[in-house]
Amino acid sequence: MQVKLNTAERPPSQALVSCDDCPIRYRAVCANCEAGDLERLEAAKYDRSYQAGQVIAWAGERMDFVASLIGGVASLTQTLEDGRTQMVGLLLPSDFLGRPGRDRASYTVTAVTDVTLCCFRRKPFEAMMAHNPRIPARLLEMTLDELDAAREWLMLLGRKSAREKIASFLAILARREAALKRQRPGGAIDLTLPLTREAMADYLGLTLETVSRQMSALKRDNLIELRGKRGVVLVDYELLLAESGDDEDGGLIN
Amino acid sequence: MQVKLNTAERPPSQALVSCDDCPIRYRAVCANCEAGDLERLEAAKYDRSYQAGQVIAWAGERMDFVASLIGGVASLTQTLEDGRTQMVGLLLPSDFLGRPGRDRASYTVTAVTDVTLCCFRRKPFEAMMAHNPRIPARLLEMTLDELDAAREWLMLLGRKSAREKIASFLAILARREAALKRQRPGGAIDLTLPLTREAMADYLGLTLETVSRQMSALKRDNLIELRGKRGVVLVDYELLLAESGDDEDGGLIN
DNA sequence: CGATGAGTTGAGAGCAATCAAGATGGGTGG
DNA sequence: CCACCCATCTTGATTGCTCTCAACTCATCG
Repeated sequence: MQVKLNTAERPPSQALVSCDDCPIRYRAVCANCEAGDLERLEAAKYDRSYQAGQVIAWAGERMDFVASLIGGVASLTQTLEDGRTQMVGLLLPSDFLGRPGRDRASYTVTAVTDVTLCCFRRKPFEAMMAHNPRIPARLLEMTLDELDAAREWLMLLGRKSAREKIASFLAILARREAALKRQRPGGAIDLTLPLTREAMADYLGLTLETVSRQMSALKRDNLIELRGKRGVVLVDYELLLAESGDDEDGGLIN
Repeated sequence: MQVKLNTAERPPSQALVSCDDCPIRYRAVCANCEAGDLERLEAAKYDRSYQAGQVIAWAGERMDFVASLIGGVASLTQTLEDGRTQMVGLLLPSDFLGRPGRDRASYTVTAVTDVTLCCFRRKPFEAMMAHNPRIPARLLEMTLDELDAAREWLMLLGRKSAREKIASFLAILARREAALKRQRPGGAIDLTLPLTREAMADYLGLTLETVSRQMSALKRDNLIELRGKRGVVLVDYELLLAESGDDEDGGLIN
């Protein structure tokens, strides 16, 4: 991990990316906004960066901003008093962070990779929501999608075997990769895991040893190949999907 | 179970309950609406009833209406091809059923007890949403709450032991019971379980035998008393909470 | 009074967790 | 440039929790 300047603790900086060439322009909360709306958003926004591993917000602490994730991957985690940890959200580019109408973080938010956020102070953002119905409408759409994803996740945690959990996880990553390239997933796919084995374990409700063992088992069965610690080649997407326990190809992202 | 007329297959009936004395008036999707808004909603709504055990909608099938749950309890379930079932939602009075912008049910919806719905055909409802920002705003609020509940559920399924799952479930029911009476849960509490052992198992990611065993274990340890099949007395709410694994009292419902 | 559905209890098997060594490999400093 | 170091990952042995299969109880209803 290279050493970088920690920009998170600098005072809010001027936006680095303008809305015009924002990579998540058409998927984020602002997706439905028009030129005039964007001007107002642009005036209020500011960027923040975090290094991999840094905590963006602690559960229970005050959080005075909401944000769109521009780049990188962040996780939401919950921890029981004895230390057991469960990931309850995985934020990817275009995902929204924070809850309008609530001033405290409900979960610990951690930068899993280096992360860039497009931030708004909470109060002004809520004011913009009240005046511009396009924002709450889009936020509703995104929240409903997240709820669907959470429900798929409930099935995974409640009923799938360790092997099925790993296969499902890899399939989800592949689908997302394909969605970015606007393709259907199929055949051989190269992936770079954004998560450590431990983070995968927290996502899947397993221990890191079990994650490691099941990855090895999938390799032995020629369903995947491992390239160093983070690289994975899915030899055959369809075959992997058959191992995931799902009855069909999970809904493609539109 | 008494035999009742199956009203679900009758053509849409005139509303039985008027908005004025609707028991969920201030918690449902229409909570923020004013007199004028209610008139329009009232004109479009119709009631439907289902018996305990009846399926309200099958996953993947067309669903031409959305609805508020007026009375009773309904479940959302997902099933893998080999029959494994996981409950992914538990709908209680005031909860919203259906997703605007989607014409197919994503999950199988089942009446767990006898159920009454306040229905709207989907298209007219979407039109009302577009014209009246109070409805999408309230729906967003409700969806965010559901997402929070789903995330608590992820922790339960991913990291809790069978005993902790049962204790958590009973604590959730107690909290909800108390919220209706606008009290804090505490001391001894009488509950009537809305779910069978099997439904509890599907909720908690367990088998019905394990649910039964853990209920018996909690009884042996004098944390609960059983009154027939459905009755449970929580001897001491605080003690039960300590068995649930959570670090603190789950957020009280406002 | 048998039939039925829901719930309880027991015995045994299996899968993932736990405890415990090693292996790997990317990054650093000599 | 090489050797070392540390975090990360892998693998092994064992334990223990939950599932599975099976028998039995209980209340309800025709």
